[in-house]
Parts: sequence; C-alpha cells; structure tokens
Amino acid sequence: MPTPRVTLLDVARRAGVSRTTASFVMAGRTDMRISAEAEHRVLHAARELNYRPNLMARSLRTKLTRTIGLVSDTIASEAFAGELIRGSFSTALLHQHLLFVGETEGDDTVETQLVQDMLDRGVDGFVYASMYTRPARPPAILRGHRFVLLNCVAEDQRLPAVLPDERGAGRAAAGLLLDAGHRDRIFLVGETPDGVYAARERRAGVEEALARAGGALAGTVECLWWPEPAYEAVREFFGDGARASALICLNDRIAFGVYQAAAEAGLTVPDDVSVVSFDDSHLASWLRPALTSVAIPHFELGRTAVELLLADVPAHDVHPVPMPVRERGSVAPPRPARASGHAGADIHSG
Amino acid sequence: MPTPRVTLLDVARRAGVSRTTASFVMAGRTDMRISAEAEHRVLHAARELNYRPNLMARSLRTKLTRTIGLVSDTIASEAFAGELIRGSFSTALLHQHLLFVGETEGDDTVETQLVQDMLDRGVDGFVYASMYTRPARPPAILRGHRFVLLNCVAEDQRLPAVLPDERGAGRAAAGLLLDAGHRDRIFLVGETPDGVYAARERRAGVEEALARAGGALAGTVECLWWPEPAYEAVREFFGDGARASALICLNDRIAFGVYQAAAEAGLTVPDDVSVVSFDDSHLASWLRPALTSVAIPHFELGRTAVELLLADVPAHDVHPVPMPVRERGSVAPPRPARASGHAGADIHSG
DNA sequence: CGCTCGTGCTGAATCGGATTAGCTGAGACT
DNA sequence: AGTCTCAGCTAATCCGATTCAGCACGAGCG
Repeated sequence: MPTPRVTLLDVARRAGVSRTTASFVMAGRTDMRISAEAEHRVLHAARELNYRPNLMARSLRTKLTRTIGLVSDTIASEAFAGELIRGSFSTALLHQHLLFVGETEGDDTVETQLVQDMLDRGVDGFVYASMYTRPARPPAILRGHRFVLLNCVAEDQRLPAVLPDERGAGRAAAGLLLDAGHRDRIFLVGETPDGVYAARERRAGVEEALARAGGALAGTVECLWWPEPAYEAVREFFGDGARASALICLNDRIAFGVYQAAAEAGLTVPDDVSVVSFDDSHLASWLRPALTSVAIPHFELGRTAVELLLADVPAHDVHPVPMPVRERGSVAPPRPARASGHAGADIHSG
Repeated sequence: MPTPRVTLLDVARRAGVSRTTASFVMAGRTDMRISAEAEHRVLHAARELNYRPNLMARSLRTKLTRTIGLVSDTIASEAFAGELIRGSFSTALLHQHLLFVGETEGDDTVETQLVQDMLDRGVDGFVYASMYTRPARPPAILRGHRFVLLNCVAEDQRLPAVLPDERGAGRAAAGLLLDAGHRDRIFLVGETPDGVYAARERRAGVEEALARAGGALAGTVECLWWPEPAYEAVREFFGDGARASALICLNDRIAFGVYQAAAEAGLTVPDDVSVVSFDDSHLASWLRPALTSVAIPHFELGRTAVELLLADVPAHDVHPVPMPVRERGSVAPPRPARASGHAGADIHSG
C-alpha cells in the first residue's frame, strides 16, 4: 500500500538523462540548453511514472512553499466570514498556492505564536485580516516578511492593505434613495461612534451624497447595531409622531428591527417608508419585502488581498474594494406629501 | 534583514556536542543516553540562539509535517461554516498542528486535485467535510491516508466519521414541547425527502419521542426550507382554519416564515402557538420572541473530527455529536382547549 | 590482566530536490 | 593543425534536519 515514492531520479533514469537535466526540464527552465528530444523523453517518463515532485525537498532548497497564511482575529462571524476565506483560498489555488488559516481571537501572544508556526512551515506570505474593519498595526514578527492587511487600517498608509469602500457604499445607499425621488426626511438609523470605521465612513458617504444633491440628513435614530435596540429606538421614533420618507439602516440587523417597528406602527415598506441598509447578509433576502442592501464584498476582499500578496511587485498602498448595491424591494418613490406647501417647494428645488 | 538561519549545527557547536546529540536533546528522546549536563548545555544554547527547527528539513526525513487538511465541498454557507473551521483549527493548534483549508464545490476533479496538492505538501491527514449532512464516499485518492469524514454518511460504517445527532435533536425538540404540556396538534413544518439525512433523522426523532409519550404528529406542512415557501404554506394552513398547538420547524429559516404567517393570522408566539426549530442560526436570537432551536454543534463537529484524526489509535466508526437545545421564548404551555370534550380526554390520557 | 558490558556520544548516510561549476565533442575560424 | 565557441549535458554540492551504525572509555568480573 505505501507505494514507494517516485523521485526525480527515477524519472531521469527512465528518460536516460541525469537528475540535473530532469530537474531543468521539470522546472521548465530555458536558461540551460536542452534538446527537444531530451525534454520530450523526460516529460514522457514523468507522465508514465506519474511523478510528483516532493515539495518539502524543493522547499528545503528554495525557501518557497507555494503556501500562504491567513491570520485573522476572528474566523467565525455572523457575516460571511466563509466568503472571505473562500475568496482567499480560490485565488491562492489559482496561483497554485494553498492556504493555512488561523485565528488569534485578538490575543497578541497567540498571534505571534501563530505567525511563528506558519513561518516555521515556510509560508511565502500572510494575509493579516480582521473580520470587522478596524485600526490595527501588524505584529512585529511580520517585519521582513511579505504580507497584506485585510480589513485593517494601519497608521502607515504605505503598508499594503485592502479595505471595503465604505464611503462609496454610503454614497451608493443615499444615491439609491435620491434616484427614487427622496430628498427630505431621510433618517439614518444606528449609532456612529468615531472609532468604528464602517460607521464613520458610511455616514460620511451618505452625508456627502445628500449634500451634493442639495439635501441633508433629517436626523439620526441612535441605537446599537442589533435588531432589538433598533426596534425599540424606531418604535419610539414613530411613537413620537415622527414621519420619515426613508430610513438608512447602518446594517441589516438594524433593518430587521426597523421592519418590525414599522409594521407595528402600521407603516408599509416601501410604500410608506423606504429602507436601505448595509451588509447584504442572508437576512436581507429573507425579509419581506426583500431588503435593498449594500453588500460587503467578502469574496472580493479575500481575492484582492491574495492577488496583491502574490503579485510580482509588492504593493505599498491601500486598495479600496467597491461595495456592490443589491437592489431588492424595499425602496420606492416617496409618498406624495399631503396638502402642505412643501410639496411644491420640493419640486422646484430639484 | 534576512537574518542567517540558526541551524541545529549552530546549536550543537555552541553546546560543544555533535549534531546528533543536539538532535536527540531537541527531540526530547530518551532512547539514547545523554547526560543531564550535555542536555542542559544544548537546551541553553538553543534558547540563547533562539533556535527554531526547520520543519521542511525535518519533514523531508520524517514524512510528518504537523499539518492537516480540511477539504470541504462548501466553505461558506449561511450557517456557521466558520465555527466548523474554528473548531478544527483550534483543536489542531492544541496538538501543535496547522490547518489547510480547501473547497471543492462538489467537483470531483477539483477534489482530487486539491487532495493531491495537500498530499504534495505532506499533510498528515484529512478532515473530509460536507457543510450539509449528506451521503458521500471519500475519494479514491484518500485511500492509504489518514482521514475522518465530517458530516458525511458513508455506506461503509467502519470509516471514521463524525455526525450531528440529528435523531437525538428531533427527540429533544419534541421533548421540549412534551415537557411544556403539548401532546396533540403538534405539526411538523418543512418537507422531509428521504434522501436528506437531517430531514429524515429529525423527523424520525420527533416521531420517536412523540410515540414514546403515546402521541403522534398531527400532520406535516410540506414546504421548502426557506422563509418564503414556509410563509406561504403556513399561511394557507392557517387560512384553511387549521389550529395547531405547536409547530416544529425543520430549520430556523422556516420558523422565520412561520412567525410571519402566524402574525398575519393574528396568532401570538408562544401564547397561541409554540414554535421550536433546528440549527440555532443567529436568526433564532433575533426573532421576537426569540426562537427556541436545537443547535448544530459546528465547533464541536470540527473539534471532534480533528481529535479523532490526531488520536493515537485510528477510529473506525461513526461518532455522533449531541445537538444542544437553546431554549428561548417561543415555547409555552398549550392554550387550554376551549369548551370541548377533548380537554378532559387529554388530561386523562397523560 | 584481559574481557565484557553499559554509558555517552559521534560520523556519515539519508530524505529529494535545486543549483553551480564544469566537461565533452562538433563545427567554425585562423 | 590548433584554438575558440557553443550546444548539450552531468557530477557534485547544498538545503537542515533525522537516524543508523559504531567508537571510546571506565567499571566490574573471573
């Protein structure tokens, strides 16, 4: 059962050449002259013997393993962490590389140990990822090795990094509403602490787009980014008699809570209120009506990071990845304003 | 910057011993006599030089890499695929192993290629996983290598496999309702095609528990395992005037649809209908009232598989992993039957 | 006093490739 | 005829561990 390994020497012998020649042929190197005749014999022998080079032996010499490490603070999350891994893996595979994964749980000691373990196994480079966009400086042990930051904003902007274009996403979300005819009474739902990159940028994007159209946010319903708090906050909002033309929820979980609060207030989405959101989790397509959401391009993020890592020339800047809009059924033109002087004004100001 | 590697020879020299001796000390082998004195010198030198053995060189000789491969049909899914990877990774790490991940998308050619790629890199074993429990026979290329099936039922029951105890989960779900006092008018929601392991087993478990208590399923509401179809089917069910005491949803997505249909029918969960479900996705805790669900133990599945894979003595049987119940707010005692002879009968038959 | 035996250690081979240095023989050129 | 060039190939070394096969030395023994 334990088939004796076919080595390069076996191939060489069968082809009637030296190990050296066989090696050069297998490596496809042209800097050494080898006759078409000999090359063919080697290739043929390799095929016949079903030769597979021993990568460990090769690595010992070359210091290259065609292997990369994905070290992340969190592997699992309710979002599609899997998509990120998938994007990384499939891109690695495309380049004939394999992918180690590892989680640090944010512990620096574990992190250093993990990177060391991967280094011991000769990984050619690292994707240093955070599941949620946050500021982070790569650990010291990474110095001198090739790596790409994923979903982290480093102080040093010249470090290679890949980030979702949250600001663009904010603009896109607002744009969706603007295009549908909304202008006033657009509210943001969800708190936006300065330290949270996604929150800050999404909000900035929204404000930017609104301002560009001569409008502005009508206000913010502050709440944590979870269904329950959002539900509570928006119920109160509606209870106070507030009227909204559209709600921009900072993520889908918030939108979920918003849907419930709206239903309870007797409001129909999207006829009475339009709702747009961020993340495009599965929830978005399960909601009724299905939720229009700006997606986090997990797959693309992974893909881009690995692409950058494996590129011939190392990157030295941050690469924003566009966040695609998934239009569904939660946006409609605003209800025509009821007998009020504002309607006319709105039309003229457009 | 490219620090010259510290090799075993450096350590040996500094300790004033041969490479052989240093090797034995580092490997902690006792089958060769080495004086405490020499051992101490080697250890000391290694520490001083910050020696790290070159695993590639070691592997070349030993054929062991302290590395395992997780090959799965699907890495990403709406369920916590990440938890499965996490369980596998952290257990591997516990045993000083690192984890390769790979996805085949169910393609046999890709699968064989991927396994081969991992084999080329010397993995010590495989976790062959399916994200959804299904029948599967391990690919031929795995023959002769160590592996554990995860979430797959092989025809050959003597292959090492790890499976969620779906039947037990079915029993647990029914037990929850039984304990709350439900007996009659318990319906199953979701189709149960014979080919789908989880469906078949969950249903069997439910029926088993019910039968044991002298009851039986009042019926099944057939529908696909998604919110929308479930919503439609249950709406129709209620529309036909059917009354249910409790609904056992075959997954959380179904329960989500059921919640909506119930709300529309003017029924309150759990006062009018109790609902239990399977999977314990995040959805379960976001629903109002929060959904009682039997969890798929993704982390445990990964953990168990790797534990089995790395065990000293290879396993040769299937290992069921219990599915824990997450009790939340969707189960309550049944509404007392309204003026009808049945109420008394129910009580007496208990 | 010579022999065996156990202790503590070492030299050299090995794993399977990549790579450097150089060799051989034929034709071109002087 | 002698020298150069160049195509085409090979021997030997290296990468950094593990491991096999002994070797030297002192103690114990008859």
